[in-house]
Amino acid sequence: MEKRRFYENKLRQVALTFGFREVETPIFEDAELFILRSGPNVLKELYAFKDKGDRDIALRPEMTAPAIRMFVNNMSNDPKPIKIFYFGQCFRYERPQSGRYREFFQFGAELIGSATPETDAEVIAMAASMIKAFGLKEYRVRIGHIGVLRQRIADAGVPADRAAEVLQKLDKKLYDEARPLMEDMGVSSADIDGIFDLTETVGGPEVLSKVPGDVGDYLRKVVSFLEAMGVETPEIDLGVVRGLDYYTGMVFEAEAPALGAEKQICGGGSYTLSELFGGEKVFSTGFAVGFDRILLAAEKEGQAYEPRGIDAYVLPVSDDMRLKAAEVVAMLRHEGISSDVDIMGRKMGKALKYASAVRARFAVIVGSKEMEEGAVTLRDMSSGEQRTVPVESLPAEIKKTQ
RNA sequence: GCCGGGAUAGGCUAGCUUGGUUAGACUAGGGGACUGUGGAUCCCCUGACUCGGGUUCAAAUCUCGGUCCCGGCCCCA
Repeated sequence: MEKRRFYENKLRQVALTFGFREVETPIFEDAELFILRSGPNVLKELYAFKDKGDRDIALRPEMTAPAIRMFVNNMSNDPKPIKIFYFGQCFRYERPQSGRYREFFQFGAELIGSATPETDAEVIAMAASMIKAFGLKEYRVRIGHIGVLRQRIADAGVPADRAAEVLQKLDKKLYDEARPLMEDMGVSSADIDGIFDLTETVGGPEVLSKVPGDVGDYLRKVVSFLEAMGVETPEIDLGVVRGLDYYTGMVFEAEAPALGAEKQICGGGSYTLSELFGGEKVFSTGFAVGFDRILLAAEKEGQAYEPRGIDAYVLPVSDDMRLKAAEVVAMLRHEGISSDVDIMGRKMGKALKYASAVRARFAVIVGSKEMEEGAVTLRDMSSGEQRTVPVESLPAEIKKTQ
């Protein structure tokens, strides 16, 4: 937990420096919230059940929908843009495997009420900063645009209700399967080639010249803003499809190859959802980090987390010093120094051993000899050096070395 | 939804093939050797066969079923 908190706070810190504010939504909601815009596969993996009031409820499988629901209910009149982030557990009834758990943690953010290239750049920049804050070395970020792909497919004659099937094949680059599928729908082979060309538009910013319409310009602007903010330019990959649900424009994802099959550590894009939950249509961009996965990736790269112990362990030399020791530890705590005291009646040797085991930085030895002059012995546990320190200057001495 | 592997003290494990001592070791934790100084050593103590049924004189061991865990596929908002 200490380790998780350590990293969690790093992410939180990044979000705060980007001007986002933290929100928390319920762990379960009306199942409908998650069903509204999802296919049969999503439904199968929903932890849904009836409560005692016969309501259909579900544990949240992700937090974008709850965040937007919260926006519609409570924040729709707040000044735009609205920048919120969240961290919490989500649940999906899937087959667990490495990097995939039925209960997992997501750290995510939504930038609501804006639809400019700056908006998308802001969100991508924050995601990149978070990956950096984690200290991850091996990863790649790719951005694409699902709007242009959706448009191209519709123009080619794929019926709206069958677009999802085609997109799924394209996402996996299963061209052998995508071609007959589209042929069945009456798409010309020239159009099919065109679609494949589009999803194969991969590379540096220069490939954006091949992107039709305004989308090329738009993504170029996004990239320019990222450059201005000093963010390493992501790969362009128009084949990034990001699931099949509510994304409408720019989409992006980050993956850590070391993780194998479940390598995606971050994903997001721009979308509109609020109109589904009774609000007006509002453009947003958001993303979520798979907290467990990125943690796993950092571990695989050999990052070690060193737990931090307490600052001081107070131990009485003899039983007649126990009340004095209690006074000293209370004083240290009052000064905000994390400290502990022997409460098991241990002899000094064992108490010192305990202090070492709990990683105390200092041992404060309370003995009658020093106490005659109102002093204690301060022992540096890592070096073994020790000296006599007046009780009143003890807090300052300990704080000095923090 | 499909497939594979597994479960023995708090942790890591031996034993299981071929049923038969008090289920062993290491580690951890508590105490002592050690009455004002830790990480060492020695001694003592604490602590376990995933659950249920079956076979058997006898089951950690064989068998059937459940649960849970790990991993692969599928899917992945």
